[in-house]
Amino acid sequence: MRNAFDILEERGFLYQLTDADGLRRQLGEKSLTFYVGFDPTGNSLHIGHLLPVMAMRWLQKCGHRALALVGGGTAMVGDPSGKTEARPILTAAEIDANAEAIKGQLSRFLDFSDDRAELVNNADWLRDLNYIEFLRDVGRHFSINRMLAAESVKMRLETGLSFLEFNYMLLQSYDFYVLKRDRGCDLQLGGQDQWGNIVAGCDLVRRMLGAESFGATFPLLLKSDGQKFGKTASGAVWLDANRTSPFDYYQFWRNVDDSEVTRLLGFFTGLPMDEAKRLGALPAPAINRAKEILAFEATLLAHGIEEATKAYVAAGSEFGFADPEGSIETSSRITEVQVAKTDSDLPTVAVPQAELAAGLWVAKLFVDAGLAKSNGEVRRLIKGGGCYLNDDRITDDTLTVTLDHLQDGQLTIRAGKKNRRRIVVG
RNA sequence: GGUAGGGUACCGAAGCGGCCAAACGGGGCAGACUGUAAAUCUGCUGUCUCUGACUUCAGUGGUUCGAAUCCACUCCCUACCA
Repeated sequence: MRNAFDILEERGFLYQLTDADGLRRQLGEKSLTFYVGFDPTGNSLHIGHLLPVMAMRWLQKCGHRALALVGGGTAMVGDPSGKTEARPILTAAEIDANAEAIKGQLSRFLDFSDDRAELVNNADWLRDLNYIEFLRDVGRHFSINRMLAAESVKMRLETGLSFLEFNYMLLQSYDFYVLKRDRGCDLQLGGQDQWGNIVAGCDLVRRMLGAESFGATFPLLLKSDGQKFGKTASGAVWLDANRTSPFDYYQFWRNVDDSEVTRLLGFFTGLPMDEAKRLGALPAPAINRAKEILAFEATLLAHGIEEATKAYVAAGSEFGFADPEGSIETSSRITEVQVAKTDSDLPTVAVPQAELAAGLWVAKLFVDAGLAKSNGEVRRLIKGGGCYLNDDRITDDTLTVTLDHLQDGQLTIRAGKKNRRRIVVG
């Protein structure tokens, strides 16, 4: 088996490391336990969380043990890292529910069986913490001078930060200490904005346990133009199928920039890296096949082969397939999909027969189908020429849709090129 | 606790009694062009029963024919001082 370190490095997961050589050696010699923290303020992960998850996946595949830490205890303490504002305060019950939901999503990517991965909640050791003892045992190891020098703190110093937030570093370090002490966790991973906290954690482990430990960060994922990655019109791209449908999820990946394809294949699919490079380097129109593969593989991981297939076929029948002959070689299971004679499978919305019979205002139809947020938005879209009914552009915003518009018992409506819904009567 | 400066739409930021649903930039959406790409150009971007009506400029109350703009109090933020 290859060294997990080499895999992560080759795929671009590693940004900063406390001790590259040491970590590589350890990962090659034995099964390490590592942890990544997740913020349980929401009940679903989104694409922004996915990079760490994929890294965990590789590490686990190489025989290492994953700990997903949810910050149930720290959730009410703002993190000064990055520009984040103070977080909303949640009740213990909400946090537990969120943690459970997050675990469900993680289990699509990670194997939680046989203790190969574990979900831990830092509320278990933070809630009963005694302030005086904490100060005495932990606080004494932290130098204010050094903390003030940290980039993340400096930045916040300009706008101000509270003592509470300032303590975040101690709490996170303490997490690492507890995980090292109780579960033999040797490695903490996080986003590059976590670097300061991670290093502090390694320090604390050394000081309190006299033990060696490692830290690493992931690169911040940006689009090539410097924009945040993983946001679209409707906000974040979620892993929860109820918030972002598998079709939309697929479409998100299908529509990435040409220049990102290789990197994204490396991060978000399991394809061998040399294949990722080959696909990402395909010239002009063939690059679209690489994007199909990226979208298919990413959807496969998040929603399973069935949904991935459906999304791929639906998108392909709408927009065309990039490589119907399958002439571009790939190890992806996308080649198993029979493209030719499958029915399109667009997101479908049912409208009661009676409503259509009575005549349904287009604006309402679009809003009901989830293609627009308000009637006004539909009007605007129509004015701008972005609304279609059965592939005819709608020019009249007072149009009433009736049974007469049905074609083969259904309607297709479209907002822009890429947002389509099928309307069935029911 | 004192003094000063702030809180404006998704974000940043103008406006400082009527011409303000609110400049400008970013973001987003749509159209053209394309490869379901990028770049570029154009339009849109509070809600609605949409050539008009309604609700917004931290909150509450007031002054005024009329307030995002003036006054009072409250809440929150920032800086300096304690």
